[in-house]
Amino acid sequence: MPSVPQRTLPFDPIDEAARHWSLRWDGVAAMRAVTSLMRVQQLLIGHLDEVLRPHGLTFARYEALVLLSFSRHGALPLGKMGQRLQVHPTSVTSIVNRLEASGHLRREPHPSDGRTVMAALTDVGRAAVEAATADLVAGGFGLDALDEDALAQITHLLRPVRRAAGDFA
Amino acid sequence: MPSVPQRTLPFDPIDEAARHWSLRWDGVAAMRAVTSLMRVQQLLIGHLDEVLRPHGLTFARYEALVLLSFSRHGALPLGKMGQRLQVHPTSVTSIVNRLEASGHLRREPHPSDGRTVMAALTDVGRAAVEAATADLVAGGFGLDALDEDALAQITHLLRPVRRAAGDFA
DNA sequence: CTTATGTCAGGGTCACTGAAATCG
DNA sequence: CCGATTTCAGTGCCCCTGACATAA
Repeated sequence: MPSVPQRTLPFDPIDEAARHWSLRWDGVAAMRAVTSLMRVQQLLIGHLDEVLRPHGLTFARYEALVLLSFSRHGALPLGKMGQRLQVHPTSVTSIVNRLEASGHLRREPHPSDGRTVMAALTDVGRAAVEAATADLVAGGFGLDALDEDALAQITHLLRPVRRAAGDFA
Repeated sequence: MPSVPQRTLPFDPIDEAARHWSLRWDGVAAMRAVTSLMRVQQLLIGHLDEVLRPHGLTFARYEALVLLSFSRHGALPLGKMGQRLQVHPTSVTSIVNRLEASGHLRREPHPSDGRTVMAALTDVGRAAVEAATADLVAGGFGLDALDEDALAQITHLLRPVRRAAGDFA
């Protein structure tokens, strides 16, 4: 968890901000949603990284391993990984560097294209994905406070935002 | 926008991941919600920082200025800012350093407590908040794709997560 | 030659730890 | 002396830009 030395506030800070906001500006509903989304993401990343730390992973690295574990042979070109993970090419290099150093994957040459590099899961990497996922699932991904219906609603409500941004057709 | 050289996928990558996920693990609904939240936050921060860049602000710095503009005299102790913004004390120092360097605020001594430092909005800071907010509102905070009802639902659905994390009572 | 792929160097923001200085 | 507040030094993470080498 984020070790910010703050105590619980007696009121919802977003409600409080919205009260001030509405006195001067438009777009209160959007402001509340954005602030809520940013805060929850902050809470989630704190929870996820805490659960993943014992496995020697960050969330970004865990996502990369999961993606590889979903591929047919546990291996993908780095460029493909960047597209799927929506991550910058240089970030892929960095993430793969660290995962290679920790033994979770290996770089391998592409069988036909000499330009591309494949990232291939190792046995250590496969085991880490399984163990880390078990811990994440057990912790409800930090979203224990929500039931299945609420989770589905959130996913559904956010889909238009991702589509509008061009994530998918 | 995040300048990741990706093209639009013909399918929703989260649907695709969920399909693989459900074959091996539990917690699909939570995994979809978490992935959606992380991705939307990434899109939002990209949009917000892009809008704020011409004003010489990042989203974290903008939030600090807005908080000050909501206070009675446009000034607050740094510690109080950290609590309200849910930000680490050293991050407050860093953010205030940069906002002071850019002329958006001034450090001032606390009238009675010699330990605490006040951050006080300057006229430049006040003007920047107004201008930046106008731009953000005009852009719908990057959530144009959603109507008022959807925005309210998201805010409502995420509230239990923030409460469970101890943000407020 | 042009394009695609990946790497490297470097800068920027923010979070965090640990230590120190100042003041109540 | 103890506790609260802020700052500083250092580390880590991730994103980004730009330049470069290699190969299709």
